Amino acid sequence: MLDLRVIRDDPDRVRASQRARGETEEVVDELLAADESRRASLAEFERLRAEQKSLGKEIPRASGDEKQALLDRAKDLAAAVKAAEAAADGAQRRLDELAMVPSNIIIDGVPEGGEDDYVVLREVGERPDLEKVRDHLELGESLGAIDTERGAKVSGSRFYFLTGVGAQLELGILNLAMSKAVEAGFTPVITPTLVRPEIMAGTGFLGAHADEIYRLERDDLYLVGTSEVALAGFHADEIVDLSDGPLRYAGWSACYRREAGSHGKDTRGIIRVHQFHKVEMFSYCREEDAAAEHERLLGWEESMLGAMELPYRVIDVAAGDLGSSAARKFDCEAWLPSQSRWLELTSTSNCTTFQARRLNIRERAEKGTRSVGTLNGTLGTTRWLVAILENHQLPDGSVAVPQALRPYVGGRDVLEPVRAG
RNA sequence: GGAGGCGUCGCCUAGUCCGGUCUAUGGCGCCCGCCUGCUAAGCGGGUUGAGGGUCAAACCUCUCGCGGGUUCAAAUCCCGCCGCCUCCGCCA
Repeated sequence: MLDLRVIRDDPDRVRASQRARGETEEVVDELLAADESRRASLAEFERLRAEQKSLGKEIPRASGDEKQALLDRAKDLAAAVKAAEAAADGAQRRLDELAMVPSNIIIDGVPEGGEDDYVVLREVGERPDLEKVRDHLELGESLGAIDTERGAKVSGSRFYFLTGVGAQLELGILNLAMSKAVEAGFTPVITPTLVRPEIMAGTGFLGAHADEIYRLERDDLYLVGTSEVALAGFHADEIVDLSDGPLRYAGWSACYRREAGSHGKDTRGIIRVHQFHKVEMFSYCREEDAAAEHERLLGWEESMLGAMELPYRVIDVAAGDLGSSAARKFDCEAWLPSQSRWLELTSTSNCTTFQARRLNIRERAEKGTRSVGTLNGTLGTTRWLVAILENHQLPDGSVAVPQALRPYVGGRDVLEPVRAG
């Protein structure tokens, strides 16, 4: 949700942002009109209500015919107040509905266009030079690490078991991510993965992404696709204190995604699955600090990718490919040798005050309160296994373990196939 | 699943039975000022949030968990919901 004052004071900025995203511009004028009519109907209601209240005070003091006359007038007035209130409520609701339509205003410098219009900021590390490339599933199966056949038997397609070193590596990635986060001052959090509709809506996931989300109809709860949802809801309806700097949380959770629109895409292995684990960074900070905080989150992501010894590139995601909440988004993509392409491993979004406004998260300001900025970024997921296995594979089908992960696999520096590959 | 209790402006709390004087009491904490070698104590004032309005103010409206209802009038009466607590049952 955008700040109405921005829409009133600088509608052209909102129009330009909508245009860059390839989204509707007309909503700006509809919003301005709805705001106008809300204020008019509200003023009318408040005028009548004030009159009703002062009349109400005279009644207990009056008596006889005079009192009866006052009662008659008050009764008429009560009906008028009720009608005016209904009109004002209706206008408010119309405005609230419209206010949910525009996406966050993009930050200057975000590339225009769609999915393919990203800008590559940098490429880090060496892509491996492999004669024979095995993909992550082939490697994972031979190491006894990944079992998608039994995953499908038990739960269906896009489910999997991680076994043996697979389970250990996943725990290693996540634990390492958590340790790094705590070291950097984040508060570690294990979050709920079922959330109420208001929280899901507040984070902006019920709009264009609604099909992606599992819903438990009987209980009116949603399964989260990322702990960002729970961490954003953590301080909902609160006034937080940012005087000692940003509030930083590292969430650990299972993540659930329906992958409704991706039939036939990445069906092999564990690249695109219905359930995985993730460590997510989440920051609450002052609006003016958000851009710098975004760079810091990106820095922590890159440090984690470095620890995994992975070749990756950083892209500045184009406006049309941002989620509705994000004003800017950087993705880190690791090299995927089996497909000779880049694979998204992390994504960090600066949501400025967009989420906080919906979730009613504020801080004290010189005068009153104001919405805070929220940001999120990935520090490790199950998917990282894919890049780790493929980039560190050796000619004989074994896999070298990055230094930082060795403690999690019993100190081993190489993982050997458990049966003929 | 069943029974009961509770939810008031940061925290605690008065008010709810019996509707109007609630423009919500008092304490703690916090902020400003006074007093005072310093500190403490004492004294005075301020201290929920949102919206409207205004150059700014004044001022107005809403806000007693949330949403409805009754009434000229609701913290107070009625209904529904949510949350927390206690007990019982069931299950891990």
